[in-house]
Amino acid sequence: MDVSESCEQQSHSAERLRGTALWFLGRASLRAQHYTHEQLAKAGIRKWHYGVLAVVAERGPTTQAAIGRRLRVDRSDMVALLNDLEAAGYVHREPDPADRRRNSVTITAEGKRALKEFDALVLEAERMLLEPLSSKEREQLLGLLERIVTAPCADRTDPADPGGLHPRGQPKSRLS
Amino acid sequence: MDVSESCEQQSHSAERLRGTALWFLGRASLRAQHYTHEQLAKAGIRKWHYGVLAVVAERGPTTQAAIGRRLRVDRSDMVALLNDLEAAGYVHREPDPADRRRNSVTITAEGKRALKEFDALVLEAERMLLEPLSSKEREQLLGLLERIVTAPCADRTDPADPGGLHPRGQPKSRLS
DNA sequence: CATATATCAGGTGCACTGAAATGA
DNA sequence: CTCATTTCAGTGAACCTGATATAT
Repeated sequence: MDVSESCEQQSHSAERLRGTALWFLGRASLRAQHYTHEQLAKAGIRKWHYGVLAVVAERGPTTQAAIGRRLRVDRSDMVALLNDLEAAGYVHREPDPADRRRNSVTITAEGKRALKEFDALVLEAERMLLEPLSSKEREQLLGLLERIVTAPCADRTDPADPGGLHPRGQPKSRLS
Repeated sequence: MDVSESCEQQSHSAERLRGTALWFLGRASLRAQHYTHEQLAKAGIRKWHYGVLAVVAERGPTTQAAIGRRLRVDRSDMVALLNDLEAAGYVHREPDPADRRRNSVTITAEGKRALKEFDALVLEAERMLLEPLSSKEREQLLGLLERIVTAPCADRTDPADPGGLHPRGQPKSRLS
């Protein structure tokens, strides 16, 4: 019975989702997360532990809010992350005498040592991820991705918030 | 070799995490997720609702496992996703007479209508994401990402599993 | 017997929200 | 008073594991 529904756009594109940048970005990112997760798990940490530790190492003593802004990690999550890092002896928190709302976060000697180990693990993850690309292509990819992530938020409701994206939103109208 | 500070690499690179493909991919993907989430929220669905509906529309009646394999969505989550879609009247599940383990999933007329609306929303998200790139650059990006996601899994423990990535792993040694 | 399907129960990391307490 | 910082409590979606019942 080949009714061949007229309103059906007959398989002009094999898949809608596949073939979109949305889809590929999600997949590529997931793969990247897997590699980094897998590598950093060897050291017993997660990616944001690494990120925070790296920022603290590079920036010198900072506040939690500053780290969070730089990495775009939520303030709430920063608390737990720093609790972990402090418990492991990688960083040290103490109230900032100049502004007693703040915590001054410092990397410890043990933290510096560990960071080198973590660096190697992340580098390996990066290597695995980019293996299929030549070094020229890697630069291309980096450049294109940078353009996307540094572009102002393409959101008609709230023009220009370079980088920071939007809240989770409320709706849940038709499903679930 | 000099003792002292020689083992400290003093800020030769501004940031470790930023500047890596890992970081940029994560950021770009997050931005893509935000756009799609924001768009599809207007229709009250989430991205995997869209993905599943699209596959069902294109593939005709299929089984849940087949959809899951195609989209790399977990079998467990497929159940909930299809519950939502069925409750919304977009798809219809019925036991496959030929193999009674299976559910035959079919898109409804209402589902087809809705899918067109969702297509437009996703297209808009894609447009917002890729706005900063020229059409040539968009192709470049797509090509590079495709190379990455279709590459065999670069994992020395389990060579070659093109696409499917690895389990969550157990460890939790030093932190948390 | 082994395999595949659908389902359920749960766990974890991540990105968020809202509210509280504190202090500038 | 407003504003920023830290903290806590909790939500939601995505990703994952394991077990179960059922049928091939």
